[in-house]
Amino acid sequence: MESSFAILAEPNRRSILSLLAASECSVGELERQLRMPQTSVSKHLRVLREAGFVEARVEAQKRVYRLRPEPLMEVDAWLTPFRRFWTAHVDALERHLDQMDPTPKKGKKR
Amino acid sequence: MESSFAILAEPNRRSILSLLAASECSVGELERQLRMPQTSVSKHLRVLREAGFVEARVEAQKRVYRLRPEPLMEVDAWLTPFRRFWTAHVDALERHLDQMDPTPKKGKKR
DNA sequence: GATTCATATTCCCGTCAAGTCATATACTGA
DNA sequence: TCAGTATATGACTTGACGGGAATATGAATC
Repeated sequence: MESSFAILAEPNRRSILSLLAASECSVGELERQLRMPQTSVSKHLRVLREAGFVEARVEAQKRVYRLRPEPLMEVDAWLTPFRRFWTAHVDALERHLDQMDPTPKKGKKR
Repeated sequence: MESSFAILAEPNRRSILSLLAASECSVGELERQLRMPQTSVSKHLRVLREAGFVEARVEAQKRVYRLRPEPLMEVDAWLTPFRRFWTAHVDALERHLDQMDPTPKKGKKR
C-alpha cells in the first residue's frame, strides 16, 4: 500500500490529476492532452485508481475517470502542522485571532 | 532538480520534517528519535537541504537543522485547485459528484 | 598534533518503478 | 459473426533510490 505522497511523486500522475480537476475525462482525452502513450496513461490511472485518487465509470467503450478527494485531503491534512511556518510571518495577529475563534463560519448564506 | 513531491515520497524524510516542525534538531537528535542509522539521516538531510526544505547552522561540532517553508508552500499551492472538491459541498460530493458539474459533455465538433 | 565526537561522503548491492512493445479484453455496430 | 474502437495487462529492460558498512572531514579538547 503506497502512501499518497509516493503516488504524487510521478509528474505525469500529477498532470492527470490536474486535468481531472478541471473536468472528468476519458482515457483517450487524457492521452491526447498529455501526449503520452495510451499504455502509460492506463498504467498511471491504475495506480491512481488503486490508491483512491480517481474512479472510473464505464460509458460504452470508454471509461470516464473522475477525481476522488480523499487521498488529497490526507495530504492537505499532513501539511497542517507546517502551515504556521508561513502563516505566522504574514501576521502574528492571525494567531491571536485563532485563539479567540468564537466565530462560527459564515459565508454568504441563502 | 527534483520536485518537492518526489522529496516527500520518502517516509523517513517526512518524519524528519515532522520532527523539525516541532523544533529544530541536531543530526544526533534526529538519529535517536527516529532510531535510524546516522548515515541515513545525513543522506536524507542532504536531499532535504538541496531541495530547500531545511537549512543548517553550525554550532560547535553539531549542525542544527531547521525548517524552511518555501517547498511546502509550493505543495500547498498545488493543492489549491483541488480544494473545491472537499471544502465546498462535502456532503453533496459524497452523494453524487456529477451533480455539481453539469457541464455539457462535448466541446467541439469535427 | 593526536584523539574523540559529530557529521558527511563514497561504494556496493538489492529492489522497485516507469517506459516500451506486444497482446488481450471489452464493447459497438454492420 | 467480423471489423473497429477503446482500454487494460504482461513481459522485459533500464535507471534511480534507499540501506548498510566503511571511511573521510572537521571541530574541540587534551
